[in-house]
Amino acid sequence: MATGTRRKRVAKSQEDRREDILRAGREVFATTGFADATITEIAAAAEIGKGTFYLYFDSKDHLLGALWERYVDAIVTKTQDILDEGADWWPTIDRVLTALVRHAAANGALHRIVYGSANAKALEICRQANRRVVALMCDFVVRGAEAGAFHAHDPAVAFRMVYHAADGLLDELAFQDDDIDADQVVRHVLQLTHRALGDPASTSAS
Amino acid sequence: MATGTRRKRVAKSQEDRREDILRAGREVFATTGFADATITEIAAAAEIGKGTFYLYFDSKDHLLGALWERYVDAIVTKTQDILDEGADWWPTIDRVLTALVRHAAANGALHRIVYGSANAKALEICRQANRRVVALMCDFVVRGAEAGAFHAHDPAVAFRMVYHAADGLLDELAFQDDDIDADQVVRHVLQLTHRALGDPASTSAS
DNA sequence: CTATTGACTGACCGTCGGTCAGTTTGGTTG
DNA sequence: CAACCAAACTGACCGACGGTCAGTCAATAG
Repeated sequence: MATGTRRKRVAKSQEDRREDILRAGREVFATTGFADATITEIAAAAEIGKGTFYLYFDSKDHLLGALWERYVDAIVTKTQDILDEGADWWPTIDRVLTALVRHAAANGALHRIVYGSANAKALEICRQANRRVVALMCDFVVRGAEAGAFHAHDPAVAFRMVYHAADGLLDELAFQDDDIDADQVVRHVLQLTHRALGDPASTSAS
Repeated sequence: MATGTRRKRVAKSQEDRREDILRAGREVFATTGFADATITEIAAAAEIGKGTFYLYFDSKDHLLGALWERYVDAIVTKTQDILDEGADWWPTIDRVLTALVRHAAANGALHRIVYGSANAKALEICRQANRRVVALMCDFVVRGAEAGAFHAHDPAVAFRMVYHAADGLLDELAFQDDDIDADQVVRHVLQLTHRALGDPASTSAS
């Protein structure tokens, strides 16, 4: 092609390099812990020089942010898929929350890194990503409330509280057991959700 | 007195020094932010040498932990007082949660420091302190469930989820507004709690 | 071949947390 | 009173790390 045909001459493409670093980050964070991991160690694991690391990520925080971004991307996609199925209000929210909890439980290691050893800047980057899922669901819940399916003072706030509740519970468990009993958490979260959003059929205990 | 009569000779007593450092910590964390605050800066604000800081606290993390400990101490005392009043189950839990939310809202600055800029080690120290309140209340809720006042699959889990929900909501707000409308948060939290713990009188919305 | 590009490198710099040998303080003792 | 002593205090120092940048080198164009 014309003049600007370069880029792909190096042993690895930029995409591959980035992948290498992301993989190295996951490995090093998991073994050394986020706080104790050094850029030098991550670069070594990715088999690159320290300087190269900074060509792909601004800092260790941003590397963790990128890892989390992928995790959230998967959730957002899954959530959007379920919403698009267009099932009834309650089955839909049940399916979404079940998927969210399962996905979180299946990624306990990443959760432990983010919530257990990340610093403030990294956490903020991760929280930013979380808001995408929450926004998606809040919108859904508000529409459900307008349609008369959900009942709460403020449905969006109610859902956000449920989300925090699930998040907190998963957090707790991520530090107790290596394997979280996702189904049990799902049961707790769904019960809370049904009550929080005023499902008439959920008032009895069991 | 006998041989071992010493201690109180210095310009400041150990207690006063500790107070100085705690006050300096609050100030510096609030202005510089936790992450960017340096020991040297905190020591200067407390008008002591850097070495002296380490005689009173193991690290910046532990200093924040000590600040948070005081905050939690106040909550635990208040909670225990309310429990000791021996009112009925629902009024008691309402009062405790109202006090918790109000106390948190009144300490937005500290919350912002802990949840917004603390690192993992500091957060863990703070979380450890939180567990004291949660344990107190979980015990109460379990007894309430046995007495037939509360209804949920697992009352302790239900309360912990409510606690996480309140915590998360307060977190969100602490970063939006400087002044949180505590009463509004109380309303949301109490509605969620009543529904989560199966208050028959709470199923209607609004 | 030479020229050019840009991905890559690692020695280097500034900063900070934490240490410790030495100094100061002030109560105690004779 | 002075001599003494132990605890409180200090800040120069050390090691480690994050981040930079001048220089290297492989791949391509002409």
